[in-house]
Amino acid sequence: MAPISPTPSKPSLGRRRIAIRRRENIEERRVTFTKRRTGLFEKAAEICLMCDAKIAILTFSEGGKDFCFGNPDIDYILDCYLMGRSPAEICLPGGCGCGEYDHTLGESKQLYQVALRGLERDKGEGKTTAAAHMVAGQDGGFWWDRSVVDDLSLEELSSTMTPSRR
Amino acid sequence: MAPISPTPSKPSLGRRRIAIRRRENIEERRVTFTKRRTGLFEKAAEICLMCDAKIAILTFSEGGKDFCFGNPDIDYILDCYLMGRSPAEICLPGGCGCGEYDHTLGESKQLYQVALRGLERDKGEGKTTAAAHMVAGQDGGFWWDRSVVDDLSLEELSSTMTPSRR
DNA sequence: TTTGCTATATATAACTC
DNA sequence: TGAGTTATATATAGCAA
Repeated sequence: MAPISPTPSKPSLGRRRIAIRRRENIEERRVTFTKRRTGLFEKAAEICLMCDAKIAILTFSEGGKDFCFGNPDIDYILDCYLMGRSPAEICLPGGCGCGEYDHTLGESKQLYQVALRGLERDKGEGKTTAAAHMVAGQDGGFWWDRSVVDDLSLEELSSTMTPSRR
Repeated sequence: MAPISPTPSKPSLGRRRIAIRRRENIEERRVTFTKRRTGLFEKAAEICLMCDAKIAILTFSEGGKDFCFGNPDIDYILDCYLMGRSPAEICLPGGCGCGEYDHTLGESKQLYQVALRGLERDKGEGKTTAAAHMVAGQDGGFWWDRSVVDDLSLEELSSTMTPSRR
């Protein structure tokens, strides 16, 4: 019913179909990343709410900046994954459910780094326990074998976006 | 143009608006979770492709089953997050970029569990290094302080869906 | 940078097989 | 059970401020 556009060179306003492939223009890449990442987090939040699900999302932009999402808590989800346990299994004695999760115990990132320190120390002392062997025995070289991890602050490293943002 | 439906009791076929809140019917919860999780992973894959981004998604269903997504590799992304490094920083000497990532070194889950074993062993020997203290000193009780982790198989624990599925 | 605006492409709720 | 179908709700590409 609308009159035919007199300027067909402009495909009309509004969303246009694009191919799902790498956007060569860096400016477009950045804008698309920002917009779609927002949409992704919002969708994840909806799934958590509607379906009693637990979701963590870690994204790294092209430039290496990280944007993360976690419900109920990103480190809680990571612990579940890293320990190979379901959320129902990970609860403090006497407590149960995600609401009871003690963050002071489960900061997976902190724990991870601390644990690595222990491994490195063992290596330095020439220990060869079965546990240490599994990793240290690969070839003797660790790309993470630096002493930087000590000084890292959790706050600096993670940005957790809660779905209540919506 | 279409004739008015003679049975207005049925709101018509097709998608209907629903409120974004917990779906009380368990069957609906499960179906919604499956469908929207699929959509979430597909969107993530598109973002990775279009924007040179790196994304990991960990989901746990209501029943505690995990469904995960990772591009280029879930453990690679987790390593980046857990170590507090950007993807550009994590590369083997001489190599660079996600294509060069050596999975035998970076299996974060395996490493995590191994490292935890080392911590527990230190605890048993009564060591009090600075590293061990940060975790063990909290209150003396570890909810993960069990000896189950040794026997876990990586294959059993993770299901990684690659975006090439599309 | 972020934010808002269309108009349209796409995701998906309820249904069927 | 999962894999389509349909019609509509929602996300978002390109533009502008």
